[in-house]
Amino acid sequence: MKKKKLSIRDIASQLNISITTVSFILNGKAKEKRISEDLTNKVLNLVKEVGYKPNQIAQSLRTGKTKIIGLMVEDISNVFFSNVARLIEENAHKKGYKIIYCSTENNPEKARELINMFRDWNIDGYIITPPAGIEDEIQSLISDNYPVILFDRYYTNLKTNYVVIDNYESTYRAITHLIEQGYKDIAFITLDSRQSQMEERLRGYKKALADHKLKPYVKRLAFDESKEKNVQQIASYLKKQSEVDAIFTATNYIGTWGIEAIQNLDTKGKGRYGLASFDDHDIFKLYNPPITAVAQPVEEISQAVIKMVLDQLEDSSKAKAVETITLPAKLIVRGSSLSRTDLDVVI
Amino acid sequence: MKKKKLSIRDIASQLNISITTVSFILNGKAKEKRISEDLTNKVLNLVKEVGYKPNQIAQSLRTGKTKIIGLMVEDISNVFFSNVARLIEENAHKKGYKIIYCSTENNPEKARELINMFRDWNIDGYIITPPAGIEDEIQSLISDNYPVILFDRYYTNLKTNYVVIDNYESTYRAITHLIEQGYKDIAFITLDSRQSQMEERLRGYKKALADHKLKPYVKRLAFDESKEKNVQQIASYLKKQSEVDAIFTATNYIGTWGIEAIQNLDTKGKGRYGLASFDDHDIFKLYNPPITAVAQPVEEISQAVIKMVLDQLEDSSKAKAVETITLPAKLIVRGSSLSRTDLDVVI
DNA sequence: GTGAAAGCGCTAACAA
DNA sequence: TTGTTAGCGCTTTCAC
Repeated sequence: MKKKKLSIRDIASQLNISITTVSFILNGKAKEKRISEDLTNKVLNLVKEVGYKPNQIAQSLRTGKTKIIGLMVEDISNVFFSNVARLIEENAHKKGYKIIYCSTENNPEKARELINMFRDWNIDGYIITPPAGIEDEIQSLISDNYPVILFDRYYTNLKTNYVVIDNYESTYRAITHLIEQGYKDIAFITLDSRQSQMEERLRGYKKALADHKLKPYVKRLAFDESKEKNVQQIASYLKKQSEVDAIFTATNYIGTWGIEAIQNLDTKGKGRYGLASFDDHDIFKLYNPPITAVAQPVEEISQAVIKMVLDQLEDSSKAKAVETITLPAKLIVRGSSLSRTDLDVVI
Repeated sequence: MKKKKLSIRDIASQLNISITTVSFILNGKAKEKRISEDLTNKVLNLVKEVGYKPNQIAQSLRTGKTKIIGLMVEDISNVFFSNVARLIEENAHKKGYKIIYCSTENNPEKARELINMFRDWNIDGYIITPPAGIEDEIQSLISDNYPVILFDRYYTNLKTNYVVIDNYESTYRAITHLIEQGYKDIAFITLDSRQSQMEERLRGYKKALADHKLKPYVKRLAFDESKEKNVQQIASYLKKQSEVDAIFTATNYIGTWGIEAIQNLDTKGKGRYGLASFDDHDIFKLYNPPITAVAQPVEEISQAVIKMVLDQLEDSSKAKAVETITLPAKLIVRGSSLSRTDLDVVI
């Protein structure tokens, strides 16, 4: 038999007082409403004793607030995003907010649906890594005065709060590192995407090459293709551009595709590729040789994001000011990017 | 300015009809209530035109249903769980249910909190990979007539619906495979956990060894330890048990720890270890040599789980019957488990 | 200091 | 065939 859920009325009637009083006490307004300490304690005790919990749905209906923040990431199974999600959740929880998270899979249609679902549920705030093409929905959320924080990327043509990392600068440094290690023909493998973070990484790559008068090799992968197809695309690109001696991949999963592509390649007599990738990944540490990566400051990103939302949630005057944060990323040099001669010694 | 949200009243008044009529039409009861097709269409059109969406919160408060299913997995960033989550979500979505998911991190305290939060939100059903120690909470959900489906593991002392794989049989086969490849001293690295799936895997291991009169080497890792500590534990275990020639790890992440441990080891003159793991992982395919794994039938598991919940949700008479499903897993043989002599040829 | 009552937006029994 | 109305459980204004 389903336990009949207790309501505020049960508490009130059990103590022969009105539900108003109970409500005031429960909402910490006992002092303000000058309710006797005696009664306050009696109520609090009974509530604890019988395990009464206010019905959140009713509370939401009444107040219009849900104490829920929606977190939409590109892909929750990507370590970068799942780590950010975990940290954001931890912090939100401390402030009494719940996080409900979901993946857009970079699909604007799916993202739109999710935003709609969140709107239906009247969630209080939004944290989003937006796929291309949902500018209108984001703008509409902002126009409706919802706190919205973008992260990982943003729309250059939209005035929004966002937290990103310095994609340009950190890619520039990674590529420069490869050049310093003696690589001359460095391929940049990326997605065919105009998202800000990808554009910036590409820009950093091009600048580093230009500064050293080297020739760029850019391969853009269709981004709704299967993994297998992409691996094959990389392999055939490398086969065609046979002078390429190093590879930089623009995300961690492209990095894993790259590894797989290279494995399928016949590189006998050619030596192996210098390798580095944006975004760290478990695989990169374990691979032989371990792979150099630009690691994002997950902790700082999460912190910045959650602080922004909570600030806006707690003080709507801040909601008008647009705040943007750009954090530095860190280059973790591992064996894969060392010059070939060094490598032979190292391994 | 926040767009004032439309309510059912706005629709009704705009058409000069009562909100009841609108409600009936919106809930597909137009036919049943014999509302004229004309009016029905007028309402439907207006609703679409102005983009009216019923307030879910109010709907929930009234009906006591949320159309939300809670999915609590051990760790959403583990590929196995994130894949299951994605598939479950897809299927639920087709039936008009939303999934809200979260990770227990195998922490009973966190799991309890999450269950409480879900209860507060009155979600309709529960899908859970339970950590040890929340039997009472699960039982209480069931007593309160909520649909509850466990998966990946279950409590042997609790009569619950669950979907698991045949951990015993599939581990038995994997170990037998290692034996057939000529390995004689096979270590089994697992967590110090009494969860059903771990116990079964261990049992399969022991039986396979017993059938071949081989000596077991079981290493149990403390499961709230840091990764670094565990890696080190494995390394020192292997150093001590120097006769071990093959390793089977009981989960995919233990597998990655194992790899790291071996890399830190000095195995000169010893040849390398035969390797296999429960659960597949991206790393396993890419590693050199690629690592043999017992792959769980993610698709089938998801399908079975979601079917169970929806069945119960849609027909509460089924809620009483306890259903359990055990699916077979698949052994994917890769280079790491081949006999050493074969290997030298293969690679 | 405390309580009565309105109302958040919706569903559905009952009336007409 | 359609409308009136009573709540779902809560917050909060206003009255006493």
